[in-house]
Amino acid sequence: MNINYDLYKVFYWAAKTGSLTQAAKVLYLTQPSVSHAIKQLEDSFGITLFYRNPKGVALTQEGAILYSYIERSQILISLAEEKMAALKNLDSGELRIGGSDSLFKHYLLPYLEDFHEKHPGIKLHLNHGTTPEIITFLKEGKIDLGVVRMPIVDPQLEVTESIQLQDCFVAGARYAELKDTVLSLSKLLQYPVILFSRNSRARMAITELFQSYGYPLKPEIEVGSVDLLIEFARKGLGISYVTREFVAKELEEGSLFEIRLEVELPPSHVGIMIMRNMPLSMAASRFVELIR
Amino acid sequence: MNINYDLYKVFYWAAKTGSLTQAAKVLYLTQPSVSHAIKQLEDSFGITLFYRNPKGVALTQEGAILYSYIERSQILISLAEEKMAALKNLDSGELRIGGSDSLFKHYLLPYLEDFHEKHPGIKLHLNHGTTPEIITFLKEGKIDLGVVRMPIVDPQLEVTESIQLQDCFVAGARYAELKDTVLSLSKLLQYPVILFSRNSRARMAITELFQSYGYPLKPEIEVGSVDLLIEFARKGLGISYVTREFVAKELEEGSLFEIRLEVELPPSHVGIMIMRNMPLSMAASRFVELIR
DNA sequence: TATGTTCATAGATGTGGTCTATGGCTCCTG
DNA sequence: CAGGAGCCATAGACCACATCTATGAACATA
Repeated sequence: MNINYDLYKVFYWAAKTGSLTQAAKVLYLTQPSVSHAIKQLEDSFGITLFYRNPKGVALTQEGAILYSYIERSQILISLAEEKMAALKNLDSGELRIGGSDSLFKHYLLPYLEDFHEKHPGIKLHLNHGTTPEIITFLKEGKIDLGVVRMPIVDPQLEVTESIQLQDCFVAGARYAELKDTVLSLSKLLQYPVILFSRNSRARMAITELFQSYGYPLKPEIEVGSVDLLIEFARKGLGISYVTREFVAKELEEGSLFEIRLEVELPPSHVGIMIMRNMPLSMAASRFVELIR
Repeated sequence: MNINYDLYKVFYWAAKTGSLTQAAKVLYLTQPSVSHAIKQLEDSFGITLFYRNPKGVALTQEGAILYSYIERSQILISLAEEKMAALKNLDSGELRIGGSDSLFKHYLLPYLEDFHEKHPGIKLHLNHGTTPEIITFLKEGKIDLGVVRMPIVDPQLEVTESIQLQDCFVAGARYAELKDTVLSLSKLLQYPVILFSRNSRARMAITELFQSYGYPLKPEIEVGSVDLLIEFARKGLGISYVTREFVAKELEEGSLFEIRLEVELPPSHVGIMIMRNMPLSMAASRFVELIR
């Protein structure tokens, strides 16, 4: 009485086509196989499902009742198989990424554009948050991958380094006199410094650097976004500590210039985080491939 | 890429229980079988469906999508199997019978009561009509069986004789003088005769009988139902030609008496008609068994 | 460190799904 | 009326593959 579910597939096509021979063709089987399969179904139910006519078969009362269930069931399976093919094909699915606003805007954006153009059926979900928040999202399965500043040390995570970024101090026209000089740290501190307000990796790193030379780094102004860091520096409100790559346009056009220091500032890397030993979704693995 | 549908059953239980081991228990399989089945599904889609944790398995994004389809599909199959069991068990289903009003009332009623009491889940459909109409219904599949007067000759039908019925002439108190006499046909014709109006087998048979003796049988009154035949006779409007078994009560209580004739009237049989070489529905075959 | 989970893997086994060949039964057609 | 072309059913043979046992690896718990 334990029925092989493939029998329902055979039943479905036999009922749908009204012919065992036709069903056999659809299923790439021989007619005796189909005949045998139907017989098996009938035997295991103890119910005759088809009238055998000289010109084919027709559902009995009970067969018609069975068909009303099996038809829907088979259609769902077909839809499921189509959906899986679409997911495999990246015609469907979703990609959930966690990261900071600035990395989305200045680092991921071109990749996202490219990906979206190639796979318009895949929904993009961008979640921004601090690095610890991103890690939590990842562990809770709320995102597929996280894009944050290195270093990350977490045994559950697999982090791969992506491009290197270089933070630096920049100023606008107001401090033009600094353009061709090389400043010491102490000299720099005589100018108003603008830093990112959140507990960002970059802010912590630069604070530590100054600390290690014996200087406390206290910003004149703290702002909540990279855009504001840039904007304030341009308006001459102080010297901003920003990622050089994120102000490439402003450096190019000359609305900002980089302040050279005696001390070399540490570079930082972008890290792509995924869960260790957890398979990536189709979309996510394709996207990670794209980034690397 | 042609997937064995039993794999979906395994997938369903693995997802539902969150454990390959549990799924194996539910399905009466071993854990390696389940493990292998899931692997097969994953391989044929080219998509990982489960995260393997030390404490079981969890659906991936894609696995969850598959599950949303497969769950409904499996539930439908379960419902189908339950339904088939109910049909087999005669807890569900329908029984469609064709026949004449009088046969339903006087012949089938006790069987129907009995059947309905034993199988209250089965819906009864009673279609009344003339014998040719009943035969048409049967051939069109609109009824499962027909109950009519014999003889029936039709190669497509399988007719089994049921009880024998005896038609006879009856009268009420108004004709009490006939109670202890034996009438000849010609004598009978001096009284007003009440016949069934429709082209019934019984009417045709008796007309032919009179014909064969050279008497034309022309009824004084024609009525459309057996009940009226009885009622008119009781009220003394004439002598009714009815089935003896259908007026058993009236004969017993003395409101009608049978008129004895010199000529013996032909008996008639009730026939149960079903389609030849066509399987009966569960309900119908049980009911036919009951009648025989 | 020992024990009990989990799932994965390897290799053996035998059921049962599928095949070919054939027959019986209608219906249609020359 | 014979012959052909459709149906579906049956019989018997075969081999793929679903399932099993045995074992391993990873992790959690006590």
